Parts: sequence; structure tokens; C-alpha cells
Amino acid sequence: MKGINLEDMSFLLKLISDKTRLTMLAYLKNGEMCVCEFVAVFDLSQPAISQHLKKLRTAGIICERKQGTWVYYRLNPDLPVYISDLIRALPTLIIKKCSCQTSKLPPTPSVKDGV
Amino acid sequence: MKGINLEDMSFLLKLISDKTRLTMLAYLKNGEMCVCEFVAVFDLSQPAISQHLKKLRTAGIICERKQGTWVYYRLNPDLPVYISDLIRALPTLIIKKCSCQTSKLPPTPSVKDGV
DNA sequence: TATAAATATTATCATTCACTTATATATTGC
DNA sequence: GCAATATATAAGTGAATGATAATATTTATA
Repeated sequence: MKGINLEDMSFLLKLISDKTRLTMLAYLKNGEMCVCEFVAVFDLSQPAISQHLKKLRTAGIICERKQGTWVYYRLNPDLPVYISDLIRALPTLIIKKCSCQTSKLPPTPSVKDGV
Repeated sequence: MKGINLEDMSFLLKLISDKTRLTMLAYLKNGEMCVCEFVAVFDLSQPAISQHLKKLRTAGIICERKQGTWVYYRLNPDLPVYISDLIRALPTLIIKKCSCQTSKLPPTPSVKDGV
């Protein structure tokens, strides 16, 4: 996945520059995040969150991992350099508590579990 | 001029990500460029060009230099790092010939003239 | 299998945005 | 001052976009 020409770069930058999606990427700097966590963090409806994530996923910016009913998203490790540089420039955000039934949440496999 | 928070970054990235404006910045990597040159390069009306340049100027991405009837634009040397990095990632474009009366054009002062 | 929870999809709507046309402003040279 | 050139501004329009509400899909569990 490379942003060779201006057309592609324009497309990806426009996709990323939306405030909600840019904030999503800032959160994903820390690692995986569940859809329900995004729903908890933003003052937006669940469908709105879902649609933003779909755009990022379709563009290849993020990857998904399904575990039961939950869907976890993470940054695509193979991003164009100018995109990963941009993400690196984002402030790091703290993840708030999830709105879903956290007691039933499967343990989020951390990096060291080697997913 | 710094893009500290996500709000500012979103604003600037959205502004830059437009294909026409991104292409303008790619041209400006080479140095100054006259408005009439932009008009010659793009398949857009003169007012459309003017409005794009105004957005870039108002946001502090580019600076202007007036010389007679002509207006030259150049990159603001003091851009947020993540913006200048982005511009550096842009392909370098060749400037086509201007549509205005080139015979009357004042000589464009190059970098070595120390404007 | 029925229910609930998490997520995705669809339809619709309001807003934003980039474009065009028309007009205004500014500078140069006669 | 007047005409021509370069650029900017204003008004209006169509398309793209982000939001919501309603509904569908999927999975776990009682």
C-alpha cells in the first residue's frame, strides 16, 4: 500500500483529516481498541462510529480482529510512510472506559501475546 | 504556527488534502509561483484558483508577494513539522508556461536574489 | 430456540464545499 | 483619465459528506 501519486495522497489525507477519524487514529497509537470503546469515547451514535471505522478499514488504514461479538481495530502496520509519520505526530490519548458490559469482556490480548 | 491539538491538525489536513490545493503545494516545492501560472496549470477558472490560494494563505500555509499586477506565492517557511514533512513527501512537478503576457512579466527573483 | 448484546447497513437529511458566472479592485501604460 | 491586464470577491448551485433513526446481522448464552 503506497501513496504514489497526488490522487491517492489526496484521497487518504482527506479520509484521515476528518476530526473524528483523526482522533480514532490517535487512540489507536496505543494499540488495539474495541468498537464499543470508540462508542464510549465519542459523543456520536454507534452507527456513526461504525461508518467512520468502515471508511478507515476500506482504505486500508486499520485492520480488524473479531472475537465473539466484539470487533477490535488496530493500525495497519504497513502504511505509507507519510501516513505513519502523520499518525506519529498525533497526540497520545487516554482510553476511557467502555460502555459495553465490561464484566463479560474477553481479556484484550496485549502485544506480548503475539496476535 | 503550530498544530498542537487534534482540532488544529484536522483543520489544516482537511485544507491541504484537497487535490487541487495539494497539487499547488507540490508545485510550490520548487519555489515561488505566480497566480497566472496556476491558472495555466489547472483546468479551472481563475476565480477557483484564487479561492484555493486564499484558503492556503488564510491558513498560513503560503505567503504572497505582490509585484505590480502579479502576485507570487511561496510556501510559508515556518510550517508545523507534520505539514512540511507532508509537503516533502509530495512528488515534484514541472511548472508549465504561464497564460498571461509573459513578454511583460517581470523577472521572477530566484532564491539567490534573497527576497 | 429465544433473547440480549455488539456491530453493521440502509435510508434520509442538513451542512459543507468546490465550482461557475458576474462583478469589483488594483496596477500599468497610453 | 481611460483602457487593458491580473487578481479578488460575491452570489448561486450541485455534489459530497457526516449525522441520525430505523433495521438487519451475528454471536453468546439462558
